[in-house]
Amino acid sequence: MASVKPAAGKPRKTPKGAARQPTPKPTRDPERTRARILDAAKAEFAAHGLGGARVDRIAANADANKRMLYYYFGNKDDLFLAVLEGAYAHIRDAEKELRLTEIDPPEAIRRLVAFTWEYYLEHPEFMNLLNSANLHQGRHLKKSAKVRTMHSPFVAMIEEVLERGRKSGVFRAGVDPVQLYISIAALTYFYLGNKFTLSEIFGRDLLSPRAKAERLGHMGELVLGFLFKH
Amino acid sequence: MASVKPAAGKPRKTPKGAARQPTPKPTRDPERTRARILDAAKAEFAAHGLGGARVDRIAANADANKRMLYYYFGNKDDLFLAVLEGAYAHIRDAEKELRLTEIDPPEAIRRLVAFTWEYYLEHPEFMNLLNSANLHQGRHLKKSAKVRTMHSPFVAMIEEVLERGRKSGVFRAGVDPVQLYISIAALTYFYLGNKFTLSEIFGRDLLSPRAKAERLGHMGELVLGFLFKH
Amino acid sequence: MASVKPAAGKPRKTPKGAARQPTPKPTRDPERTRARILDAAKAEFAAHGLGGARVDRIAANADANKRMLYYYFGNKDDLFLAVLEGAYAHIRDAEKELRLTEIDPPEAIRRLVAFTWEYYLEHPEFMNLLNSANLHQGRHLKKSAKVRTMHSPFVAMIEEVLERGRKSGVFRAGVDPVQLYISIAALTYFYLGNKFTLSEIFGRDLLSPRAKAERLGHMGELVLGFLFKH
Amino acid sequence: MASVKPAAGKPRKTPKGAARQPTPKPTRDPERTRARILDAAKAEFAAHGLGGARVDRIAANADANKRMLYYYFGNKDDLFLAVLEGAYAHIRDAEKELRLTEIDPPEAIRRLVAFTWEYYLEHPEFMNLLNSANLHQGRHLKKSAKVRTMHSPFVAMIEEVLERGRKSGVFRAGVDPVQLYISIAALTYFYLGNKFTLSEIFGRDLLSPRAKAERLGHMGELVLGFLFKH
DNA sequence: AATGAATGAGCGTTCATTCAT
DNA sequence: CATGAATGAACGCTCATTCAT
Repeated sequence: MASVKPAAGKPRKTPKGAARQPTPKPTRDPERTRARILDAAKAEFAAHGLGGARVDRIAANADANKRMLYYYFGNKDDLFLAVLEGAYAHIRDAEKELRLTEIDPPEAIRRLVAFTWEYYLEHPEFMNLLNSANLHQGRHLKKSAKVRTMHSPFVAMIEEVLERGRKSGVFRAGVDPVQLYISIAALTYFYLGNKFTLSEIFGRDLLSPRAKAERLGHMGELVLGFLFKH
Repeated sequence: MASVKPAAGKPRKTPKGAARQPTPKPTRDPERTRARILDAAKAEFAAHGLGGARVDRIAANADANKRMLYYYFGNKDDLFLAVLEGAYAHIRDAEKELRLTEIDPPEAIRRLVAFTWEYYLEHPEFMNLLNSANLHQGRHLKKSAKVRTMHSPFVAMIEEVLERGRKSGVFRAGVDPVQLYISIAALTYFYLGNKFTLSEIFGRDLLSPRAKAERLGHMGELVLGFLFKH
Repeated sequence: MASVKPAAGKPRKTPKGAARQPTPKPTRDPERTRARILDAAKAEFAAHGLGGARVDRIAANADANKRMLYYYFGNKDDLFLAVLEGAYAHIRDAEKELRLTEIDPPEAIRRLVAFTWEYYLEHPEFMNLLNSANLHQGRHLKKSAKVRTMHSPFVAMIEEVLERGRKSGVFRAGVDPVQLYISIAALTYFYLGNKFTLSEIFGRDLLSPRAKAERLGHMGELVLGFLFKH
Repeated sequence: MASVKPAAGKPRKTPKGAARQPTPKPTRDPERTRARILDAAKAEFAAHGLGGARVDRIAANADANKRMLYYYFGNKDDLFLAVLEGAYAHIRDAEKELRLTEIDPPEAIRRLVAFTWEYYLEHPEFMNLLNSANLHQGRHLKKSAKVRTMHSPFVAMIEEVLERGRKSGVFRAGVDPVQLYISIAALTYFYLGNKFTLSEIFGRDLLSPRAKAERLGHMGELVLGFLFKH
C-alpha cells in the first residue's frame, strides 16, 4: 500500500501523477471559507435539525477542514446561532424591499401575504431552523444581540399600513400589528412546514400548482375578510 | 445517572380490578411496562426532537430496562411512530368530544378555535412531535396505516357547520373546510410552537394571561370576521 | 390498545380469528423438543461459528422457547459440546459401516478415501464445528467423557489393511495408520473447508462436477502412489 | 514517502526482554498507529475468530483509540480484510524466497513441504484467519483485488519443478500443480489446525519434537512417494 | 414442560471536539 | 490559515442469561 489514508476520506482533488496543481479551491481566503462553512451548515441544520446535524458533514460539504469550523465559529451551537442570525437577516432584508408604506393598504396587505407565502416556499430551510431554535427553547437567540433589533422597523411598517387603512375607512380599528404579522406568517408556516404530515393525513398533494394557488387565495381572503370594515 | 425523573413515568394507578399493589413498579405487567415506555418516549421526543432524544433516557425515565424498549417497539424510529400515532389518536379523541354539529354555527367555530388553542396549550409536546415528523419528511407516518383513517370525521363535522351557517345566511359560501381547519390550527401552532423565537424577537411575553387572552381573541375575530357574511 | 406483543416476534401460528387450532407443534414432547434444539444449534454453529452463533436464532429455528435451550443444555457452550458430540457420533457411526477388513487392500484404501471425501462433502457443517472447537483450543472436548472413547474404528481397521497389504507385498512397510488417517482426512478437509478462499485465490470453481472428480482422483493417486511398493 | 508494509517491516518498539523504553507510543505517527492496529487485529482475529473478536480489545492492544480503528480501516469487516491481505502477502513473500527453480526437483519438493510445515507452525494465526474467512463464505476476499494476483507466480514455480522432474525422468507425468500445492498445504493445515481435537481424540501429543519430526517425515514420504516414477 | 418478560453488560460504531504540526 | 491525527464519551442496539408464572 502506497500512502496512509483514512478509509473513507473524500476523493483527492488532485490526481497523484500530476506535476502541478492550480489549487482549484481558493485556499487562504478566509472570507470564502467562512461563507462556505456557513452555507453548508445552513443546509445541514435545515435538513437534519440541530440534534441530527453532523459536524463532519458540514465540513465535508463546505470542502473545509473540520478544524476550521471551530476556528471560525467556536462550536456547533454557536455555528447554529450564526446560521440563525443569517437566516433572520435574510428575511428581514427581503421584507425591507416591500415598501408597503407606498402602496394602497389592501394591496399592501395582499402583497405582504403573497410575499410571506413565497418566501417560505422558496426558503423552506428557514422553518426548520426556527423549529430547531424553539425546540431548544430559544437559548441560541438569547445570546444574540443582533436579532432583537431587526424587527421593529417591520412592525412599524405594518402598523402604518393598518393606520392608513383605518383612516381611509376600509380597515377595522384595533388591530395589533404584531398579532396580524404573526397570523400571516402562521397561515403559511403551518401549511408548508407540516406539509408531510398534513398531506399524509388529508390524502392531498399540498404542493401541486392548484393546491398552492388555492392556499394563497384562502389566506388572502381570510386576512382581508377580517380586516375590511363592512 | 441512576436517578429517575418523576416527570412522566410513575403516577399510574392500577384499574385492572386487582386488589392493591404496594410496589411502585409492577413487575411482570407487560401492558404497564409498555405504557411507561411510551409515556417516557413521548416526553423525550417532545423535549429533544427525534435526533436529540436518547434511548437511555427514555428507558431510565420509564423505569425500564433499555432492552425492553426494543422488545416492545423494535427500534427508535418505530417507537417514535408509536408515540406519534398515540398523539394523533389523543387529539382526535378529544376533537370527537366537541359535538359541533349540535351547536349554532358561529358558536361552533368559536368553540373550535378555543378548543384548538387550549389543546396545543396543554399539549405542547404534540407540536414538537409533528415538527420532528416533518423534519424527517413524514417517513414515519408513511408506515402507519392507522393515522390516515382517523381524520375524515372531523373535516366532515366542520363542513357541516359551514354548510349550516351558509344556509342560515350568516356565513359566506365557498369555504373549504380543510383550508379552514388548517388555518385555525396554524394560528395557534405558530404562536405557541415558536413562542421562544417570537418572544425574543418582539420582546414580549407571549404566555402571560393577558397575552394569551389577546391571542385567543384575535384568532376568533380573524376567523369569524372572515366567515361572516356582511 | 388491546394486546401487548413484542414488536418483532415470530409470526403467530394460529390466525387471530380462527376458532380452533390443531396444535401443529407437538408440545409436551421433551425428546422432540430436545432434538429440534440440537438440530437448530448444529446448523447455527456451523453457519456462524461458536462466536457468531445466536441463541435467539437457535431457539427460533427450533420453534422452541429460549428458556428450553437452557433447560436442556445448560448454556451456549454446553450446547455446543452436545452438538460436537453428536457430530462425532455420527461420523463414527458412518465409519463403522465400511468394513474395510473384508476387502482387497488397495481397494480398501480407495474406498476409505472416497468415503472420507463424500462424508465431508455431504456434511460440510462438521468441518466448521471442528474449526470452532479448535479455535477455542479444544476446551469443549476436554469436558467430554464421551468423545474420547469413540476412537475411530478406522485406525485399527487401517492398520489391518496396511498389514495385509504389506504381507502380500503390494504396500510399503512402516506406515503409521494414524498418520495415514490424518492425511486422508486432511486432503479432503482442506480442499472443502477452504473452498471459498481457494477458489478465490486460484480463480477456479472447486466444486464443479469435473473439479470434484479430479480432486478425488488426485487424492487416490497420491495415497496409493505412496503406499504401493514398486 | 516511505511505504507502509503492514506486518512485515514494522520494527518492534520494545523487545520483550528489554529493560526500559523511552517513548512507548509515538504519537502523531500515522504509519505506526496503523501498523499497531493491524498487528493487534491480526492477533485478535486469530485468537477469537471474526465473530469472537472484540474491537475494544484490538484498540486496547494496539494502544490506540478505538476511533482510530474506524478512521484507518472503516469498520471491523474491512479491518479483517486488511489483516487477511497482509497475511496472504506475508506467506507469498516468504514463498518467493524459496527459489525452487534453482534446485533439483526432488529436493525442491522436499523444501516446499518443509517450508509449508514450518510456516504454519510458526504462523498458526494464519490458519485461524483462513478459517474465519471461509466461515464467512469468502465474502471478504471477494472485495479484494490484490489477493487474486498474488498466486499465479507461485503455481508457475511449482509447475516448473514438476516439469523439470518429469523431463529428467524422476517424476511422474500429469500432476496438476494446483492440486499438489493444495495437498501439501492440506497435510500440514489439518494436522496443525486441528491439533486440539486430534490430540484429544487420539490421546497423543501432536506437537512434541518427536511427533513433529514424524509428521514432517510422513508428509515428505507421502508426497515424494507419489511423485517419483518407479 | 413450557413460556413471555426482564436484565446488565457489552457490542460495533459515531459523536463533537482538540491536539500537534 | 489550514490540516490530518487523535480522543473520551456516548450512541443505538444486541448479547447470553434468568426471573416469575
